[in-house]
Amino acid sequence: MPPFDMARSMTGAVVEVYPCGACSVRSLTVCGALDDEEISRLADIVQTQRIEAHQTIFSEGDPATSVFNVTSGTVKLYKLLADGRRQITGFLFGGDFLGVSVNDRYAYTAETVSVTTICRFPRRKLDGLMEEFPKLQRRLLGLASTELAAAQDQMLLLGRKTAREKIASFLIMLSQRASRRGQRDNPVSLPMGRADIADYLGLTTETVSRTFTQLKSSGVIMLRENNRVELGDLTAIHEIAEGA
Amino acid sequence: MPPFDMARSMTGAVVEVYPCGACSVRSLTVCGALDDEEISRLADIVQTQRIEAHQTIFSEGDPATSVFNVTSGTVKLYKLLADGRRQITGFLFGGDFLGVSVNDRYAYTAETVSVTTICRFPRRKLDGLMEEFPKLQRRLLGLASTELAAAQDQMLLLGRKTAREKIASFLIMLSQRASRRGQRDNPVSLPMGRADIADYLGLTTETVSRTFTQLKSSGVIMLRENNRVELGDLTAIHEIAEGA
DNA sequence: TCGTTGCGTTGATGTACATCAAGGTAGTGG
DNA sequence: CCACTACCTTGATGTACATCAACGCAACGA
Repeated sequence: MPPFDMARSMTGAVVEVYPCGACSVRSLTVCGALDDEEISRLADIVQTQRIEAHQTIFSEGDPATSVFNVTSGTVKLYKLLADGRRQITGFLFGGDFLGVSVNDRYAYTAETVSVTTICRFPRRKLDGLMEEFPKLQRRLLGLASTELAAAQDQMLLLGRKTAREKIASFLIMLSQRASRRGQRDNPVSLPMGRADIADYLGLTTETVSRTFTQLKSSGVIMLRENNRVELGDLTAIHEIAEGA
Repeated sequence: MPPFDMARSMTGAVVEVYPCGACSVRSLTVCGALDDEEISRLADIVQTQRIEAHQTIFSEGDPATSVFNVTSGTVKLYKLLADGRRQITGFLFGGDFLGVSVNDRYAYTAETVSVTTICRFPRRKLDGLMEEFPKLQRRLLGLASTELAAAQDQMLLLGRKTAREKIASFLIMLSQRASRRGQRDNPVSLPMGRADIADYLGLTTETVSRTFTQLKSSGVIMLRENNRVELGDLTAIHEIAEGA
């Protein structure tokens, strides 16, 4: 399904693309907690935006005035060290939530990887709705718990896995998340470049590239056009990812 | 990596150490959200336990029947790979919360590092109280957000920092958390061994040891008895930690 | 059409940290 | 007091990945 291409606008302009009722990722995200009546209240405070690739949504340290929901496209979150070293802490796809902050400042920078549509909720107003609909809050707590578990998996990956294991884990993660969104899970699409993959896995672009070709040579994956990767031997890939 | 004993089980006896009203870390934790009246409701469902060092509180994959609050001592959380490689995803001290899970299974193993006291809340009953006291839920969401931010910092550390920067960051973290608990922040106490530090920072014990002696030689820290580290030049340590 | 640019791949070399190995030291129990 | 053990430190060597460098190739615009 080629979603939402009715949204033609300049970068970041506000466009009411479709009502929440027709949102294809609603069930996956925070909105899935609410019934139609309540969704309409949420719709009252939301702005839907289309954002071009490689645009910054917000930067680390900015006042956290909004929270967001990705409805389509890909977003990366990252943190920087003083000398420019970068760690991507997550990739977000349709249905993912971002912008929850601790001390009213964003803890990371969010940047689009491809053309993306997002729903923007003013933080203050969303807080109000959370007051009114406790199940909204509960839903957010659930999402936060899920993210926390993912973060711990990523720590295991970054601290203890080899390059080969990291790439295998990465492919599995992309495959599983695609299927959760109802997309094909096998030829996995890589919307991000090698540099982004490297900064997500704690590697360099060269090592990422070499590891892909090595996995290709071993026959467990095939590199297709349009940055797609076909997972040939899924069992083998899982074993590699788990260090077996 | 030397194998370690996973076969031990929790032997902590149930002990009602003191009432919640007198809890020294109450303001730091989930209980800080509630007034005395509400705390007494919480106290009704809580069990306080004293647990010896090096005991498993729960294991990855166990049914998540309880959530816990550390009131004193130190706990480590970790995940394992098939071949025994280990990543410690966090150290917990007085005031920290653990056991929130996604799919009713714990996502990691929790083990005491030193003698520890914890409050155990049956998950079902706590869920009931959350229903009743929405601010309890909000508090948990706040704690989860804070943890998430810490997890992202740790990803930056694991993926992009050098051994030297990792150790410096670790010392700063311990110092800041001690001060948050109202303890001295300068001679930092290290309740955990080198192996645990290594598995937390994605290093080996040898590298941890060498890096400590190197920082000592550079004059920025001093190693004291009882596994204490004095931070001599705090500015320098911060600069090292940030990669400046 | 052809230069230019950005990105991915591949090769040669370097290095930070791991691994392997051997003491040193403190706590414990006989 | 001394063996025993667990843990930490230090040294020698190895290696997975980084760094430095070159080149291929597709997209793009002049």
